[in-house]
Amino acid sequence: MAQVKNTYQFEDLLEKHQLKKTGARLRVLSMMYAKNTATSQPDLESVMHDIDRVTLYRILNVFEEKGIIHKVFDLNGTANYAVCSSGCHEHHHHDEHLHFNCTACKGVFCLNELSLPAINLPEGFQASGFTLYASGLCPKCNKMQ
Amino acid sequence: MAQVKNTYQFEDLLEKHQLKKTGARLRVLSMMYAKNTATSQPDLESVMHDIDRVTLYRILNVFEEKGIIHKVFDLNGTANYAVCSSGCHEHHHHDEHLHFNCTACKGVFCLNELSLPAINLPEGFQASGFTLYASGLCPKCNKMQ
DNA sequence: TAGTAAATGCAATCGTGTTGCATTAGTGTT
DNA sequence: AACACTAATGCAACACGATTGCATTTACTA
Repeated sequence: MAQVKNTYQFEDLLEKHQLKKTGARLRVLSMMYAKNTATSQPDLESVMHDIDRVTLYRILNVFEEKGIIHKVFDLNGTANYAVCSSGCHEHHHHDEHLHFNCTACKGVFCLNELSLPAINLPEGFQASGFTLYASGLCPKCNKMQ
Repeated sequence: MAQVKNTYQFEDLLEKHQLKKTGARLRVLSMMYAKNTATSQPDLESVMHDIDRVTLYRILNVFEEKGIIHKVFDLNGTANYAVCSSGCHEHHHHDEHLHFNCTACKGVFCLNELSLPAINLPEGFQASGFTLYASGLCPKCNKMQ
């Protein structure tokens, strides 16, 4: 679900993470918080023509490092980013929820409300993180069928 | 677990899917069936220098279409391919098992023996497939720690 | 064994990700 | 308010996997 925030809250968020409050970062934040799907770098580029690709790339990277957003790959293997739930901290993500890839609109949905069931790994494997991907039709595309 | 097959069985496999029995395809099959980890295109290239990159790319694609192998992305978003379990058919994969990404050796393991617990999606979402990714240390790298 | 369609090799292109470096813009201080 | 300092940005360039078009070769079939 999209989380509505205003500019002041985004500035606070940047300050909290010791990041300078630049226009590019505020715009990226407001776009990502306004959507309920994950955003790829091409998505950002197509909207923010005036911001350099590399800048967007670095903004996404630093946001991920700081635990503001998390990375998730779509069906094509391209990185998508979504705002983290409150449980995320620097270098310690809690993105162990379900990522839904819509095969029609290509949207990537983070279904935070679902938690993963416990998984027992075979002997020897030691897991540090889990991600569950589902692919299919999102509610909107499902209706259009 | 690696599935041991001989050349005749690979030829049968190709014939079953109406694919011509070429040297390149047989070599790719024998390499993939011999391993218990998924194989990326770079992996294949580094071993089979005499086969063109594009040929390998097309072989992997046609194998995936026919349901012989399935695609899985590693932590970097690069495609890896692993032989399908017997339940796979053309355009209808049953790769709903656990994919384990080793953060040390970068190996991608398909743990077929684990089946996923049932997942209840929110209203409106209609899933056609699930994939569970885990990242951490594989048995070999775990021992080396 | 000759003909045909499929498979391959080569050249080239695209898109995402990545680094280095010069320039610009935030931020804290006087 | 001007300054200094560091972080952030823009630009150029590159790395590399993925992808297409086309000419050539190879595998199958009649």
